[in-house]
Amino acid sequence: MNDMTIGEAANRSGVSAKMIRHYETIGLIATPARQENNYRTYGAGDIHRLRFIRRARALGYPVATIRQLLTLWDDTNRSSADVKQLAQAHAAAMRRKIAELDAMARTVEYLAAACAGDHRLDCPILEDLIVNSQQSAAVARDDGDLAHPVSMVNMGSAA
Amino acid sequence: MNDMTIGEAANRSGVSAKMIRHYETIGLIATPARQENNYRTYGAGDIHRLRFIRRARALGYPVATIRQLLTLWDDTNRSSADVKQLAQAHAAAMRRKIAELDAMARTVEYLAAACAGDHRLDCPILEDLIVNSQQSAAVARDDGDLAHPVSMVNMGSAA
DNA sequence: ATCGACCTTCCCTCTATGGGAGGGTCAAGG
DNA sequence: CCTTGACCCTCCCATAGAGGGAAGGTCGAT
Repeated sequence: MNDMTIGEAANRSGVSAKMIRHYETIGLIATPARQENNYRTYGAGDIHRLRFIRRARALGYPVATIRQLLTLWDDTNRSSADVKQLAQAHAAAMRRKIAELDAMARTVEYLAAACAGDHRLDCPILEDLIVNSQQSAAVARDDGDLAHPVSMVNMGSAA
Repeated sequence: MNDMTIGEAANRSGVSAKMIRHYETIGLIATPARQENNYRTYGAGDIHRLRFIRRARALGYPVATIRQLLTLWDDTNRSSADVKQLAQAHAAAMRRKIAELDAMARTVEYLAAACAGDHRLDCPILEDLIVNSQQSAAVARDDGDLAHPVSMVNMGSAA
């Protein structure tokens, strides 16, 4: 049953070989058996688990939470309340981040709308950055609780 | 006029001393003059610039964009159209991220609502993770354009 | 024999921020 | 004069999640 190489496992699970190795080193998945040539071998069960992880990542679950979900998945004595709790906490965290982003987006959009966007150099956007530079951000602080060290949002790109 | 130490500059600008040094190494701010004891010295102009940066970060601008904004700020031949363009691109990027997060949050909320949350182990959330593990994410792919290598969302925390 | 497609490990990069070690500087107070 | 404490300095490390790429082993087919 343990017959797939990491490449096949990647294809079937949708998780890249690189990430499969990574999940192994951080202990999300078990250390796989090796062939004589030292190649990792995976079976149907591993693919299942990898797909579970991929789906959970696609739903935005951080790896730390996925670890808990996998534990619950394996636990035949689990109660659905635990799973639900994780889901609700995750949804709430996403809602918080959305509110934060939305507040920033609204401010930027407001400023952009107020900017003529012509050849002149007067610009309300730069004015704001200069003048309002004493206030804190819109919703830049994440409200304690389960908050992480990083409070400001990191946009992937913008220009 | 150049009389402040980095600590004072941090207090007055709201940017931590650590980050002031960091912005210096990545070239966001100029290399400051030093005292005889090798301490950095800052003046009113530096504080102004640091506040500008802080405000821009609070609005979610990535550092790369702030670099451009600072260039425009310094440029007395700038046209407001350039600044507006940066703002609109940034707002659009945030809106894209919000849509992505919202799609994920709605899915997770839907699943959580469908989960009894009691002592039993049946759970639609885990079912989804297992069953739907072949589909890609809700809106997990960011649509080309200005997209970065990272397509999935990284939540700061969730549980 | 050799080519190409795999696999292995190890290290580096990205974003933005902070922690902490190990050591220098300086003013106040004993 | 010396200590204490509050600064400052420069490095290195860590975070989260993914990927790039080098240097080398393995294997099947030509």
